[in-house]
Amino acid sequence: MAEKSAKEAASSLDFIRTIIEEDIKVNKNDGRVHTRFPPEPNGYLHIGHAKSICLNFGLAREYKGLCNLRFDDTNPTKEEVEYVDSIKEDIRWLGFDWKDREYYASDYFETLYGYAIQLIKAGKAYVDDLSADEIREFRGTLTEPGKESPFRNRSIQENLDLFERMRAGEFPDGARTLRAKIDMASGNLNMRDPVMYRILRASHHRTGNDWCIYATYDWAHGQSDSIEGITHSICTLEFEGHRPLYNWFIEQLGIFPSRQIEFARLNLSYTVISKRKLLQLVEEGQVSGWDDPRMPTISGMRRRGYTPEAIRDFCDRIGVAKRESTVDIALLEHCLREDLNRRAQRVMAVLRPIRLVIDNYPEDKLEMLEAVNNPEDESMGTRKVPFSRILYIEREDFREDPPKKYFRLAPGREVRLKHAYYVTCKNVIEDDNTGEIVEVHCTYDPETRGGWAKDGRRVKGTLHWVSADHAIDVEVRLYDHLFTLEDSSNVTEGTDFKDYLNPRSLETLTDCKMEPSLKDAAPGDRFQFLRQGYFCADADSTKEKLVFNRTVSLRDTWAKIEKALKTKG
RNA sequence: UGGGAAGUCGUCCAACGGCAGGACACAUGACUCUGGAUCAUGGAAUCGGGGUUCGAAUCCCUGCUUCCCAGCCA
Repeated sequence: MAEKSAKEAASSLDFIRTIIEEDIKVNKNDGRVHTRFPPEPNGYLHIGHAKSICLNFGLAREYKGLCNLRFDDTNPTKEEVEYVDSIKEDIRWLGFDWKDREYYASDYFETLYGYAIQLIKAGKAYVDDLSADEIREFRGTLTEPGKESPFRNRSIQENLDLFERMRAGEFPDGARTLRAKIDMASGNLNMRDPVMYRILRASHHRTGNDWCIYATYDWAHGQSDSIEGITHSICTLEFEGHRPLYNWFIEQLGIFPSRQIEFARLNLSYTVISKRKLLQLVEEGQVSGWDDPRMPTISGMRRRGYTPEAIRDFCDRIGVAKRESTVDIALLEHCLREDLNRRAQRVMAVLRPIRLVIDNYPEDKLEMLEAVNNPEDESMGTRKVPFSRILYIEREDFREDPPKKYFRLAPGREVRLKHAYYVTCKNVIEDDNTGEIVEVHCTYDPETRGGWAKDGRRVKGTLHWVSADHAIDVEVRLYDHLFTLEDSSNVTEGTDFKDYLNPRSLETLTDCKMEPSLKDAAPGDRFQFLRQGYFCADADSTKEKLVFNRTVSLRDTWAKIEKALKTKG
């Protein structure tokens, strides 16, 4: 049995785990597995990063290896400590721990500088005086080879001198670069003498003004991996073309050979996953911030009410491959519902209230009815919910003229009030001017206390409700997909991704009524509002008024039926 | 027209020369004090064309499509 499951597991390894197991088998790197998660602190982490985090930390866990956290902080013009802090918080929240292995590419600036001198001495790097524009012109195009810079063949001595003076700040920003001397005719543009250092006078969040030259990604990343002894350096597909350069630097330097492996980044339907685009939404005020509950950021999802377990489960389920793909956001929502269904306490809240008066229920009577907290988990116990003559029910749970298959309340209909009694609708009161229904009148059957009829008669509908006198007023924010476009890479010519922002992605309901047991809910507390969805108390809550985010709705079979009925005519 | 990579149900991932399988989504039914959950059932795919082979999603050839690369971003 165990053998079989091991076999099954072995037969469904993704390509990265296949590589790792082969490496372990031949005892490469002494069988060591050491990965790293290398964010640039220039924005908040998103669900795409979660995929990478789960992969890198997960691999380390599975193969009894290590995973470092390394900030790729080589561009001081874009990076900030705010981002460093948020990234650490998000990784921890997701459930991963890098222990004391918190590194920064900036930790290696001095080592990198030494490596650069080593390359210059080997005649493999040179100081170039060409401007950015000139470098571009000299690079050639996709189909034509580039031209060598006139400064390419300076003497080693001159290069050493110039590079030292670059560091010393003798030249203005952009005046010179250090370039690797490789091949200006390479079909791979990354190999056409890539820039290793640029002169940039910007204050760095960690090194301050110590440096005025900064390593580029290509020069910093692989060497940082090597310095840390990273065995498997996992990155996304767009770096595939950089791999020859990654390997070239390591070979020329003769340092530990980390291996770069590329996988397809995550795309999700009805949203965008790109730090650049997310930053734009934040800066333009299209959302309230990086942690807007509609954002696919880790902080946004946390505020929305997502659990780390659901996110990790999602990352496990989507798998890892080299094919570019767009995962249906419904899978993410499924993982969320599955987790929340297990753990969320059920409560009753009426989002769009309408008064329901039970005419034959004594005016001054109050009953405390017992309600199960979670039918999926008996250990979560029960609570008492106040019941009285005047209640609120959901406006959409009453129809004066019910369509087919509608089995909620309607004139003459009997339904169950969850945990309470059967009630039968007798009449409604309408507003004289607008004709809008303002009150539904019912009678209740005292013999059905608790929701059971002694005579065994059944009702088709069960409604949630709250007692009007005891309800607390809350605000509820309903969220929908941030974008109306399923595939964000599919924007039609001449339009921008922001043209597809969903105008209905946020609906705020300010007149919601909730059972009093929740009055002390704290931000982050999650609940299932019976028959509606999972909700999470928001940080905007005050002592006067709680605010809840709808994390995700419950599956709504009736909505589907109704939609089908409507489209049929 | 250069270099690199990828094409399997609607979507995502498997199958590594031997019955194309799972999950989500969808549909149908059962059950239910949440039209939730749960359970059962069903439809649904190997980019095209050649070839090798007893046998091809898998190997070979060829065509097509898509993605990445011309930052002193990562």
